[in-house]
Amino acid sequence: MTTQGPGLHTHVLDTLGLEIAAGEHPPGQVLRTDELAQRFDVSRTVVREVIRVLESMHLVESRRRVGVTVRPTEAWNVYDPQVIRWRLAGADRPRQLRSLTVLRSAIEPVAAGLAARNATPEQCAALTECALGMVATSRGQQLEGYLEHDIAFHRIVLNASGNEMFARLGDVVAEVLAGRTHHQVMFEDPDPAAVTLHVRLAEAVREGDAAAAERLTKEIAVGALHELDVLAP
Amino acid sequence: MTTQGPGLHTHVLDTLGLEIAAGEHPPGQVLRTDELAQRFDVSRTVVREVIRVLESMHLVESRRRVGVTVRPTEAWNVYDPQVIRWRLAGADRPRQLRSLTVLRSAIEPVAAGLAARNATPEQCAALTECALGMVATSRGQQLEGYLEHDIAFHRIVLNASGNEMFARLGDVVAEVLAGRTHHQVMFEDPDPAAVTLHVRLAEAVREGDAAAAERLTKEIAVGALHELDVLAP
DNA sequence: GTGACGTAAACGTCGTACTTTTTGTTCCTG
DNA sequence: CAGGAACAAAAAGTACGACGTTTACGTCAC
Repeated sequence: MTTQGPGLHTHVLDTLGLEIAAGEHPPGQVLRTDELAQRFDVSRTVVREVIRVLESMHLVESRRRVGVTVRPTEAWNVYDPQVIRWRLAGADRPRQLRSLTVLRSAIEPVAAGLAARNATPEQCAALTECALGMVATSRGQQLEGYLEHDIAFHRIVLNASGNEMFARLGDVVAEVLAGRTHHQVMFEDPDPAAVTLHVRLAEAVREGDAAAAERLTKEIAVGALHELDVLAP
Repeated sequence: MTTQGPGLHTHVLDTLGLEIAAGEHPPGQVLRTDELAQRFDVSRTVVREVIRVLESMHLVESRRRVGVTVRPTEAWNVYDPQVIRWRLAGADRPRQLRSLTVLRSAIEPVAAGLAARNATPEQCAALTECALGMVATSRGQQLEGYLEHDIAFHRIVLNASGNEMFARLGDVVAEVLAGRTHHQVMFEDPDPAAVTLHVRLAEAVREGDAAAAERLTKEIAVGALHELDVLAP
């Protein structure tokens, strides 16, 4: 999935971001704005704006007289959904998917516990609806429909936690779920156990049982990690 | 703390980012590039590059014929250290500090557990050294020195976890610690209990006791949260 | 070998002109 | 009066060319 719409800026940004994330430009390599302008057949104006954005993501660093230097991975803003998307499209998707899933396994249980305490009736209803949707699409190669409900489900939990930082992780989780569904790591049908866990999690949140919500989410997370172990070496 | 060095771009970006984060431009307000160029007495080029960066952080949205619209808080890239810094400087610092501390309380215990398993001897040594530094600066209004060791300590733990996403949270933690030290929320001397917990955590990591490391970090986190409750209404 | 100096390469900034999209208005028609 | 089609203007998007500024690097004298 590339970002969106036309526009020279978007195109150049997406191409360069993808290339850097894929390691086609190793750290330390220098890019010259003039060359880039020539390569993409756009004005230096456009290239400079792209570089500035890449710089704000710490993917590159621009210095006078030297050029635009690609920065090492440790410097990247790996929480930027755009960067995540670029990396998930690239070579080390497995590693990346694992890191992100471990992150989820740390965050989501806590978020679910908070959600059990704070969720509004509307959120509970929406959660149950999503769980039902997951059940309905859990058999018969309806992966796309399942994914949609799965994403919505986790987004609601994170939002219902009432913590802004958790809520904003919804995009990251969405990228992870979409990434593992679209690329490799997925059986033909989702794990039935996972579906059940989601249903029970929705119940736990509705009943305000924080401990159960936390425990169930942990189980979902370890399941996802285990699935990664099996499907991605 | 403003970002760094000179440069028109940096100045305009920092000023605008600060203003938006502070709520001086409520969501929906439109800014015109020409006006901004005039206000800051810079060329439209510079303003456009700034806008592009702000846009990549989802702080604003630029549309033709309408202008640059400020986006609602829910859209912001709140994991961007730059955005965090801007927000911590602004009005709702308490709310922000609480969100971030809850985030830490979810992440750091898990990271510490992993660190206990994965830390290299060098990392263990550095950790102990930091803990000693915290002890040494824990009395007599040496808050700055204490802060420095505290930041280094948590950064090492996050790095030693071996998970990239955790490691990259070091900057966020650094911002939080610096924010609470510099602005309001700190006693004259650090909580002695917290210092002890850090020392014991360093030991637990060195001994590879993951469970203890996780538990101790949790205690540190609840302590920090409690401190927030006491000092920030 | 060392240090001062100069030069050129790359980014940084500017101004202007032109294009493109989008909105709002006007005006015509049914 | 309603509806819609053509039109005009506003603002961002793009391009180009010029000049300023910093700084790596080579040169030359000592």
